[in-house]
Amino acid sequence: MKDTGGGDKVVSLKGLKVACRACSLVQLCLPVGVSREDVERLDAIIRRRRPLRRGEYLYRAGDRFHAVHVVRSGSVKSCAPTDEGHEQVTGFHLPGELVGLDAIHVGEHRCGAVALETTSVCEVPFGQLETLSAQVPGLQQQLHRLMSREVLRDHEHLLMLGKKGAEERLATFLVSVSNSFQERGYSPTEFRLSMSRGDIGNYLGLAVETVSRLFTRLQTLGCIEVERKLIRIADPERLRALAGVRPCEPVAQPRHGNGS
Amino acid sequence: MKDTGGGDKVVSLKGLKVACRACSLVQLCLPVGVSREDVERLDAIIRRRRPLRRGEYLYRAGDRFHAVHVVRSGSVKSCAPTDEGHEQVTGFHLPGELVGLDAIHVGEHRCGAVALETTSVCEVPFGQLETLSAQVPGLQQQLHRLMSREVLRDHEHLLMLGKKGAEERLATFLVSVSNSFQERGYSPTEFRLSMSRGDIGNYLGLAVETVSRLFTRLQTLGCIEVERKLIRIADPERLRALAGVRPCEPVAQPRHGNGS
DNA sequence: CGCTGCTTTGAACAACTTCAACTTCTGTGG
DNA sequence: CCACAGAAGTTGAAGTTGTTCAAAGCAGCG
Repeated sequence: MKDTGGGDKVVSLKGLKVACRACSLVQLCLPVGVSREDVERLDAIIRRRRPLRRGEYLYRAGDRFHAVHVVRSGSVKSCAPTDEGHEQVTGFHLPGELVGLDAIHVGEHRCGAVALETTSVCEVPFGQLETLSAQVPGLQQQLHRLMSREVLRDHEHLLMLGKKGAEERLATFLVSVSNSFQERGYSPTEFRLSMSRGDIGNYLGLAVETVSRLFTRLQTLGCIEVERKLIRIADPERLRALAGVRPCEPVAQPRHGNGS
Repeated sequence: MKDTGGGDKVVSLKGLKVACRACSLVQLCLPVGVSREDVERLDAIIRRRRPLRRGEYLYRAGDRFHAVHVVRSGSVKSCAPTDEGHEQVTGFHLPGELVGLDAIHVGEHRCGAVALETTSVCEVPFGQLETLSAQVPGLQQQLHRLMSREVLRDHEHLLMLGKKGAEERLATFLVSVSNSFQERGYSPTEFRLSMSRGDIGNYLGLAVETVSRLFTRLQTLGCIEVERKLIRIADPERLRALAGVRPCEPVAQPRHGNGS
């Protein structure tokens, strides 16, 4: 029914109207393990929103929860507000990731989500997603895997804040970003950080100044090359070592197949 | 000795064989919002395990994941191992709580779970739970809510480790424990902590010595009375204030944060 | 061109950790 | 029942690590 192949009648909408099956993220997103026909059904409930510009909120803490969002392009941070007006950045989200999963419990967002750059997202009404996932076992499983992954990540983050020193934290962060880019088919050794030093510091539980100093220190050590937001990882092994990861095991493997 | 009803033949199993409908935790656990008949179906897939003694593992990091567990009585901690052999306590779990949700993603436990005292749990084979929850909307929703709550809690924990000072952390911890006990119908002002100071310190990202000093300081301040593992909260308001919570709102209330 | 906001750098300071010694509790076996 | 050993908890003093404060350097933008 949909025409993704030839006729570009409405050029301006093409960017928004990519069907799930035509989306480059099918491998990371909800459709994993879902049959072609069922992806169409999923497709039918998804709403594509207009792209957000840097700094715009996807939703704010306190907003009623009605849908989960998937980052399609760009990137997003989520922040949990403190009572005192501070914020904790709880995560950065790259294309293919679900955001807003913490809101299901109370039916209201407890974290805000902000675009770090021009970003487009898919909106998936959660009630409909639940209904559909009850009918499509593969979708149900993938939804559960993604929710579980969120928990898993938070635990890794917790471990970082609870047990690691400053240098170890930044190194871990960079390794993890590098892995994320690799998963998405980009260079794992050269990338642009969309978030500010402030965001990184907040995420890592460090002062901005500390983050800045660490960047220069890692550069001095020859692990990385920094130019503003551009990062080149010069010595991945070394960086991994600083991150406190044993040489053999990558930091966070998303796949379940393994050979140990 | 409770008598659950009619003809139970094997007395020694009676303690283990409390049906969901007769369980005091129905209000907190999976059956929330599930009809009487459907609870029976849930009941049918649940396996009650023999009680664990203090220090016994429910499962270990690396174990294959096949079921989620619900704490029925006692308490459990989960710990994420570091590569260096350290551990981060990621949570304490009281009756009615699901443990093992982080394992769904990779099909393998990444955290271990240890009984903090004599503890009994229900084992819910996850495959069957998924199948059933596809047929019982209420169950599906509750499962999602519980998974989401896990995320939410981790975010609060993250905020604590990222933004709060030592005193604030311990105060927050105590307030949260107090709330948990209250939810379960116990006294919110007088309770026994089943975990060691070491566990608390680990959980809060603090050294044992710091935790110990803080307990004495809070006692000196008149907020609490400490006697070994027994805690009496003498001044709940004060404690809440130290935890960094505004007087009017209990520890986890919706708030409209403002962007910065 | 001169804002404004982000980043970097230096120096003093504070918070928490580490080390070390000591006390109290718990459980075990004589 | 008591004694003893090991674990857990407490307390003090010294030591680190990262924070805070202050100021200067840079990029983007109207």
